[in-house]
Amino acid sequence: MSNFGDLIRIAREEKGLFLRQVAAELDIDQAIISKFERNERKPTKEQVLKFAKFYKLDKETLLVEWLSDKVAYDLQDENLADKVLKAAEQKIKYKKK
Amino acid sequence: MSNFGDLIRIAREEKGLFLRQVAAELDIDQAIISKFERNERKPTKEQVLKFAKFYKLDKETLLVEWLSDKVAYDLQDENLADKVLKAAEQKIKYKKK
DNA sequence: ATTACATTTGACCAGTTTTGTCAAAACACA
DNA sequence: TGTGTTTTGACAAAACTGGTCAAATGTAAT
Repeated sequence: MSNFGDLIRIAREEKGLFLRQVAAELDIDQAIISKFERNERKPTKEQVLKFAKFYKLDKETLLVEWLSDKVAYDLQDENLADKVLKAAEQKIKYKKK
Repeated sequence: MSNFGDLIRIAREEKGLFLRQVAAELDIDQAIISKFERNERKPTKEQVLKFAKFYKLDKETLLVEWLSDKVAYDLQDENLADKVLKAAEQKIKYKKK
């Protein structure tokens, strides 16, 4: 199962870059990027988009990864997760109409 | 489409109680309960359980309502909502293994 | 073992968001 | 108008986020 951190770590390694370099490019502290890559901290939406652009990753893919990490985290110790997701789906559909 | 606020407002009205009374019982400011009922503020999990107990509502039902409100709110302006929910579902399943 | 460099960790601060408290305003209705 | 209920908004306290930095740890070569 993939997650946001893995995606950006793999992208960085494929390009052979150091945290220091990415940090300089994106103007984000390297300690924070390290934490993002290990899923210890969640980036802001802005930051997600910065990563997508810099690593030339599909924006939507990265956003979905990021948001779903967050949702899964919120529901992690809820055995009601299935019901919650179904209910949320209905609510979102309803709002759209 | 139901939501947390409606459920507790209906429960209160069915029992013919005033906000003041519920506030005293649950030790929650009545202004806050008014906001919960109008979905203007989100309660904590503790508070959700207090309501379930006091109104004798099914705990699970109320928790699902509350959590799904939250998830739907988080995804409200994301047109990726469907994809996000599916991805989150996978992640939760995966974690359970 | 020491050096050189990369990554991770943790303490700290600042800014934001959330939560609770309260009183005044708005509402309902006899 | 008078009485009681609900809603609103301003405010403060508490909790949470996000960023900065330096020290600690890890890694590989010499």
